[in-house]
Amino acid sequence: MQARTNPERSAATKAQLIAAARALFVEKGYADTATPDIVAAAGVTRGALYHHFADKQALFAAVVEREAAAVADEVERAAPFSPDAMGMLQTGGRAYLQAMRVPGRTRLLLIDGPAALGRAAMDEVHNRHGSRSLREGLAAAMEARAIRTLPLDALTVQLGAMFDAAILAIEYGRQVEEHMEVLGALMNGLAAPGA
Amino acid sequence: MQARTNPERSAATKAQLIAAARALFVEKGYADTATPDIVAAAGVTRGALYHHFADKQALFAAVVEREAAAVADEVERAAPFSPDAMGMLQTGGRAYLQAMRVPGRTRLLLIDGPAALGRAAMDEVHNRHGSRSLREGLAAAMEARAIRTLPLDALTVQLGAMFDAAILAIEYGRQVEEHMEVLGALMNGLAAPGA
DNA sequence: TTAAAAACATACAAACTGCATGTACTAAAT
DNA sequence: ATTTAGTACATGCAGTTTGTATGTTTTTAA
Repeated sequence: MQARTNPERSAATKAQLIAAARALFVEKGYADTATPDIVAAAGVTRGALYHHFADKQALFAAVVEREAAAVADEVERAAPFSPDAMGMLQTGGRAYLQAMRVPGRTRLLLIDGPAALGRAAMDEVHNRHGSRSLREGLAAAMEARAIRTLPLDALTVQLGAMFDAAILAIEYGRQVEEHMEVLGALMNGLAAPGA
Repeated sequence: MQARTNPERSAATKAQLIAAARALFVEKGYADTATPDIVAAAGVTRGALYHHFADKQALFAAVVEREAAAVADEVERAAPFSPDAMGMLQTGGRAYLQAMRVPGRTRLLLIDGPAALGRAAMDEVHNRHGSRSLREGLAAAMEARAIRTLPLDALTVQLGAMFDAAILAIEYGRQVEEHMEVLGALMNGLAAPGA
């Protein structure tokens, strides 16, 4: 294994570190995962870790960033922009629920992320990836008068929180159907008054 | 300072530890708060801490427990049981928003709590204190046919999540009025179809 | 081919956690 | 009242962990 270019070397070890870290962060949580374990699983030394990342938190941020991007990508792929705003919202919502069922994502994005990186940093990540498509869908639905006009940012935040709560509850053993029914009922409450 | 009974001694130091710990956990977060700092602020030694609490996490759990109980108490005090189910829900919701504005409560109960103690443990705390009154209010409202009939647990969870999201957003600088408007609109969606 | 810079590896110092052991204070018994 | 036992605390220690500083190897540029 020789003659590798420097960007290749960096990308490879960073990828190995992120992959190994993701697995351990998911399994044991951020706080209970030690950097010696991460580098052992990645097959490198702590020197490599601290060469590529400022600290353990920065590595975790990279893991979270990747995960949020993957979720957003899956959602946008399943629910591309369409003139049928309401259908787009429904499809997107279902895709989000589906994407968050990938093991570890709730822990990374909803539990450990806010505590380790701070709520503000997580909001920034969400704005850059996740909630963007939700906000755009809601904006389109308002434009089309399919739902009532409400403050866009606030609505996005609270709807997203409902979805996240449903996801967590389901993951912790609650009935899927019940949460879907409630989700649908509350969404129906958004229907435009005159429609 | 002599002739103090043993239960008095224990209660006093435990109270000092919990108070000092709360302040530091709020200021620096659970992970970045060291037990030497806590005991220094409390005016005791680490020996006392580990005599009364199994570990740092158990002390944090005691802080969280106290805080959740205080929030539940304030809410139930402001919105006692009444035949006017809808009014009770509104008053209770406002009281909850108010109670959560006490500095540190969002960090303790919504951010660090789930990460440090686990989501399951936090749910248990909420069921024992916080969401109990919300669930009872919703049940009464359904009974009175003031809101549509929906799975109670799921509805409680998702409504609670909406409130928490609104609280956090407001704390991080968003407009209060916008979130209140959205909260009201979504709650209106719960109105009984035939009402 | 040599100088540099980048990518790693190793070694170290500081801090923190939990426990084990030791001391003081309270409670109970004689 | 004195001794005994138990509880409440204090001190000291061992094992980890984190971040950095320094050393080595590999790639890049001259």
